[in-house]
Amino acid sequence: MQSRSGAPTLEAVAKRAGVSRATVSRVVNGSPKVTPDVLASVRQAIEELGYVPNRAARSLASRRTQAIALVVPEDTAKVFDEPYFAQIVQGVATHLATTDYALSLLISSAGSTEKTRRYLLGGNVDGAVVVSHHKDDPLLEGVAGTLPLVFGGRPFEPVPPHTHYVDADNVGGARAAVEHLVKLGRRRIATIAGPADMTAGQDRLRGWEEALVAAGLQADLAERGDFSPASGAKAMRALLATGAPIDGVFAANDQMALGAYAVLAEHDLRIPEDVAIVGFDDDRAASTALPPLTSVAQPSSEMGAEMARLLIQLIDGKGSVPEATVMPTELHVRASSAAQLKLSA
Amino acid sequence: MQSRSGAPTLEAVAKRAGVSRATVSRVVNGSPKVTPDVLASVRQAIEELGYVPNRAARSLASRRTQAIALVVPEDTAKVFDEPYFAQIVQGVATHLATTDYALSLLISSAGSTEKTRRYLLGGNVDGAVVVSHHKDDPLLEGVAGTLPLVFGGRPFEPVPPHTHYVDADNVGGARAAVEHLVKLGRRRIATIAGPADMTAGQDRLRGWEEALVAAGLQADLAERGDFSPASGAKAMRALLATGAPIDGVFAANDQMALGAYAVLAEHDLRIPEDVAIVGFDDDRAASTALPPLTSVAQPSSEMGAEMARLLIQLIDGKGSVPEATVMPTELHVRASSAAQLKLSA
DNA sequence: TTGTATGCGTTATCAC
DNA sequence: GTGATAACGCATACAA
Repeated sequence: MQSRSGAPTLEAVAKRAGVSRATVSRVVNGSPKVTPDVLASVRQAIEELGYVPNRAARSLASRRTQAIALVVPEDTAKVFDEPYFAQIVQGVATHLATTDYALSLLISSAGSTEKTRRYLLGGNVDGAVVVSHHKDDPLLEGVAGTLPLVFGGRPFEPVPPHTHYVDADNVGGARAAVEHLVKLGRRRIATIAGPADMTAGQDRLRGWEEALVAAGLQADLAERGDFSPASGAKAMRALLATGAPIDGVFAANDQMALGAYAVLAEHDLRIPEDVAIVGFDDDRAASTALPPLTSVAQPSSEMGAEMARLLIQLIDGKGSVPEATVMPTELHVRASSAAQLKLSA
Repeated sequence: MQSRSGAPTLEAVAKRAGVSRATVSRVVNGSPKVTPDVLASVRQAIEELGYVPNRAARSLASRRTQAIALVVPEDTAKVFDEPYFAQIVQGVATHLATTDYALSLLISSAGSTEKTRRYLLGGNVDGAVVVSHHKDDPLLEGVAGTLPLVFGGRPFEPVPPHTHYVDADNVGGARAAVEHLVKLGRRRIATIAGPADMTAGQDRLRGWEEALVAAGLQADLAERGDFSPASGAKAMRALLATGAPIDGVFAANDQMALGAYAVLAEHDLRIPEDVAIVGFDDDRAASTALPPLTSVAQPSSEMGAEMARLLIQLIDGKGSVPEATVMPTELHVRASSAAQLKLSA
């Protein structure tokens, strides 16, 4: 009885309630122009029959799909390893659960961009949230401008007009992290930066620099990594190899910070006594590390929810939607950063 | 031109190719009964127009949605923190990308189970992959038996007939972990077990027990956690409080193992010299821990892919589908486990 | 406010 | 092999 073949239709409800299909449709779609008693009887019929509107039919007739796509690139090993992405997905999905939009998850591998484009352009969704698109990504050619889009993370310059995105305050977060180290008395603060081809990497590097300049300190100790633990270790090694008396490190993410942990241990440098460290993302790994890692937390799942919310606003065309939404970060102080011991050297 | 309103239809293709809609439909659906030249001209017309079939219309007419749902419970904070779930999602999505099924991600919160059921029963999808369903979950009442389903993880007993699921070899993995500790010379091997209401927790505990019994060792040192680091720490504390001379620990997941790290440090117990530890899942955190954590890896994303594959087989009704699919685990040995130093005591 | 009629883009059932 | 034509289940002008 519940099977697809036997599912009750709008017509069945209409018959049972003694009204026309149009009226039932109005009730289902919450039209205000329905007499209370009619509304009641229709609702009852719906209830009794366990009627559920057929999405395909509705979509076909209304030319709206009531679905949005979430597009993530397939560097998925990388992608889903980052709790950040998983949380974005979670935020989007959870928000959508409160609406009647369905979520279609698209993994776009390098080879399937054409397929993804067709999907997006084929009228399968009313809009899309695009997470971590690459520089010069061909994926969105033709899509932007045709389909409402919201990006996760600031896109690369030049940002096309009317590009909507949600991002964390990477610059501010990085600045706060470094200011924290400065207040602790650290003076030679290095950074393990993120990749140059990701705006998050660029912005966190900038925050580090701004804070040092503002404090009248030198901003010359920087090495780039690719957000992986191994790259963090490599960068730390390079920094130590310069021979500079480093007493503080700001890593652009926690994974690289943890990679640095191992290298510092090899060099018999204690955390935080000799070198204080601050990471970014507030990974789960940050709190279980020894010592627990101070980190800049970004509200990933809230960001996902916000992207979904904005996209729906865009789709509904109600009011104006801000093009840039920057969410605040929060410094979580743990044992990896502490005031410097005044042991002199 | 590419916008939803102006998308080329089947009819447009038919007109341009000088054939009927029916023929175009046959071409699109790969029917064998189409003359080569007709086929060619239709294909060309499709190409030239950039035609993409409308999913809703197709679904309405064919009574198939070409979409499957991925249902995850909303303990999402917990859920998406576990890389395991993120990887399952990734595996399912990636496999689906190679088919022409779309993926609909459903987060089922406690309050929305009814909504989720309606979605599943409303003919929106052809089947569903259900991850981490709870014991006595009301979600699936009526769904099972109506819609093809594949579970992630062994469901609780009694397993209803014809329940398909994919799981890791939790018992075998745990056994391997403990056998490894035994080979290392450890004799008092405790376990930090998972929750009793999750089959993974049950199975890993059983593996621990089996291995100890097989080795002629006592299996009496067990404490349960809930897979969180804090619970792991608590369990470790409780184990140490027994006063037993523990020299090995098998934790049912890496997070709890890392929680135990901190407690062992507090007690001045060295890893692996005094206590060797093995975890489960092979989290990213396992390799960056100090010392790196030996862990049992399960092929999470492959499991996701397998679930999708089985589900599609089930939907297509081709051949018989195995009800239980158990994927092998692999022990990744790292520094947290090593041969016991023969320093005597 | 409610009902009638038509169309949404495909698939599927027929004849041809 | 190919082409009409009737569903598919719902939304929506339009009429009442």
